Formats: sequence, C-alpha cells, structure tokens
Amino acid sequence: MARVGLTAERLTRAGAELADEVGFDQVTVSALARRFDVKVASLYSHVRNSQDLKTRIALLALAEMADRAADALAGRSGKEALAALANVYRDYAREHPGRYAAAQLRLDPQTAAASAGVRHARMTRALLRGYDLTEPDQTHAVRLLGSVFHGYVSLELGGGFSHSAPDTDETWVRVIDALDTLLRNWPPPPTETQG
Amino acid sequence: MARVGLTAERLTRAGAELADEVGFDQVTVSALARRFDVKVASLYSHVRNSQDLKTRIALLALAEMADRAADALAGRSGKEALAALANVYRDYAREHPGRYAAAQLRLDPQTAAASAGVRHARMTRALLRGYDLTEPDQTHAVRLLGSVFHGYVSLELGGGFSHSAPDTDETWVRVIDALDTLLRNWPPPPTETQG
DNA sequence: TGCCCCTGCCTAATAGTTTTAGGCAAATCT
DNA sequence: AGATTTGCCTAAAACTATTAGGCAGGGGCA
Repeated sequence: MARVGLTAERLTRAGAELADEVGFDQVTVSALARRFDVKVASLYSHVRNSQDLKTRIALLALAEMADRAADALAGRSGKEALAALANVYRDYAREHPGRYAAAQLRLDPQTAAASAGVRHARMTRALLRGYDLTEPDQTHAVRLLGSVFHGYVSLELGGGFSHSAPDTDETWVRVIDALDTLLRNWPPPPTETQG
Repeated sequence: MARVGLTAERLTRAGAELADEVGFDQVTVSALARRFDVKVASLYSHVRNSQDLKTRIALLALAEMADRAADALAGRSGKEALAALANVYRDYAREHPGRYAAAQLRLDPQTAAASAGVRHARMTRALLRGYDLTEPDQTHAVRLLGSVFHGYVSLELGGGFSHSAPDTDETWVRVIDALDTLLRNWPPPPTETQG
C-alpha cells in the first residue's frame, strides 16, 4: 500500500546523503529503508544487494567530482588549473565526507573502467599539458598528483593533521605551490648506474 | 572446558592476520572466535567489543610500522633516508594490507595521542633535518610526505594504478626522486599580494 | 593430596542486518 | 472494466554483536 516511489536513483541519492550524515560504512540497507519508512525487503527490487547499493553511491560520487572538476578546469591552465582541481577534491571531501569515502570503494575492473574514474585521469592528464613533460613522465606525474590529493584530503579528513599549528589551509596552498614548482622542474629520469 | 588461552594480545595478533587474509572490514568478533574454535561470547572477556578489537589491531599496525621505520632510518640521511622511509610504508602495506587498512582507522584523540602515530610524525621530522627547511615549512613538508606516502600506497593497493604502463615500481622511484628534488628546492612562502 | 576459589569459556537470550521467496494490492494498459 | 504488471509487504533463515549468568578446570593454600 501507499507506494513511495522507490527507484535505484532515489535510493542511491538518499544513500549518499545518509553517508554524509553518518559515515559511509554506516550506510546500510536497513537504515535506508527506515529513511523511506519502508520495509527492508522492498529495497531489493531496486538494488541487487548491499554491495550494489554501495557501488552505486561510489559511482555517483565519482561522477559528481568529475563534473565539478570539469567545471573547475574550464578556461584555466597551469598553476591556476592545478589549484582549481586540487580544491575540487578537497572541497568535495569536506562537503561530502561520506560520498568521498564511497568514492574510495574498491570497484571491480569492469565497473571501474565504466566509471567516471577514467574522466578524472583524463582531466589530470589534460592539466599536465600546461607543463612540459614527456609521455612516461606524464603518467608518473598523474599518479603523484592523485596520491597527493587523495592522501592529503583523507589524512585531513581523518584528523591526521588536527591540533597542530600551522593550520591546514596554509599547508594546502604551500603544497599546491610546491607541486607547481615540481612540475615546472621535473627531474629527468636517473641515468643507469653501473654496479 | 579445554581452555585455549585467549588473551587480548593473542586476539589482536590473530585479528591482524585475519585482516591481512580477508580484509580489515571483514574482521569480526565471530570470525575471530571461529579461528580459535571458541564461542563468540568468550572473546568478550578479553576485548570490550568489536570497536575495541579493531582499535587494538590499528595500534598494533601503527607500532609495527613505526618499528620498521626506526630501523630503516637508522644510519641514513637525505635521499637515502627518504627512500627508506617511503619503502617502509609501501612494503608494509603490500605485505600486510589488512593491517595497513587498520592503521587508517579513525582513533579518538586520546588514543591517537598515545599511539605510535606520534613516533611516525617525529621520524618524518627527523628525516627532514637532512634538508634545509625553516620551522613552519618543515610542518608543511611533513604533511606533504605523509600525504604522498599514504595516498600512493592506498591508491596502488586499491588498484587505482592498475593495468596501465609504466609499472608502479618505476613511478615509485620517480616520485621519491621528485620529492627529494622538491625538498632541496622548497619554494619560499609566496609574498603577500595586494588586491 | 585434597579443598577452595577465581577465572575462562560456555549456554542462553536479545537485538540488528542481510537476503530470499512468495503474496496482495495499486497502478497501468487495453 | 478487466487483465497484467509491478511495487511494497509478510515471513523466514542466516549471520553478527552484545549481555547475563553458569559450570568446571587449574592454581593457591593447607
């Protein structure tokens, strides 16, 4: 009786909100059913299972971040683009900690390949065109940037930088500055050393 | 009957092994009881609850990593020390993915302050004495290194770098190289710009 | 050696989550 | 309106977490 109008999309969005409120690992089929004031079994017509639900939330988060990144990069290049992209991730994580955690979910290769994850990689690569890197070095740099962004954001979010001066905003601008410097002066591959 | 000899320490170690085998979030009081061939309730005399168990595993992992780091840093400085420390985290994460995940557990401030986490921060700072950084910049650099190490390791572990050439070992040495270069040429704080 | 007591592991019970199977009624189509 | 689809429900089984209380094994003591 009284159909609520559940769909996979509504469940995913509500799940994302729930994640931001109580943490991604607290997102449970039961909790979501409560939120819709509906019996638990009803959700299983729309999502295959708990894992499926979480995957959908992860994909939503990845897509949202990619959209923001695309917006942020439009019309920018060089350091400006670097800072804009960096801030996309950091801001998103602070506004949506649960979604950000969801985006870290390990996806199976098929799902990952079809996700917005590839857009992220492409955008980072596009950003690097503003610097002067040869092809293999570009990949190294993509990975470095991904590591710094993700590492910084997750440590900051996890409280790893708490209660220590100077504040994390200051560090953040200095880190971006440092990355910009580094990309401008990317060290050449070490020459073979003989044993 | 047949006392097995449970203690908090044995449970913690077994929990850590279990984490490495099946993943940290699959570490459950029930699974641990099964592993000791003991009823679930029996564990509750030794650990307060599931959260307590997980916290103990996290503390174990942090301590183990700090021990390895201390060993690795002994007698090294500069880039050699940087590479050694970086490899400690990466190697530990690859040998003990479950423990590494445990170490990411959010600890309450009290527990965190009493954990080996502070040793990690101290060692990173010690490493930076081999470079020429003023005090506030040292903190920024500590955070940057922590971000890169953690970010790289967790992305690599999560498959974020998979199936793309060049391989991740090569990127890793280039990233360390890049960090070394960066620390040698740390950009000065930007001068105030007027609006 | 025998007794006592403590502690360790047990049984029992409650509660929450996940998942499947099958039913009834509301919405939709003809 | 009648038929069909489909959305949400009840019921039930399995697993996890946690608490309360019981029994017996092993160490300490005479």
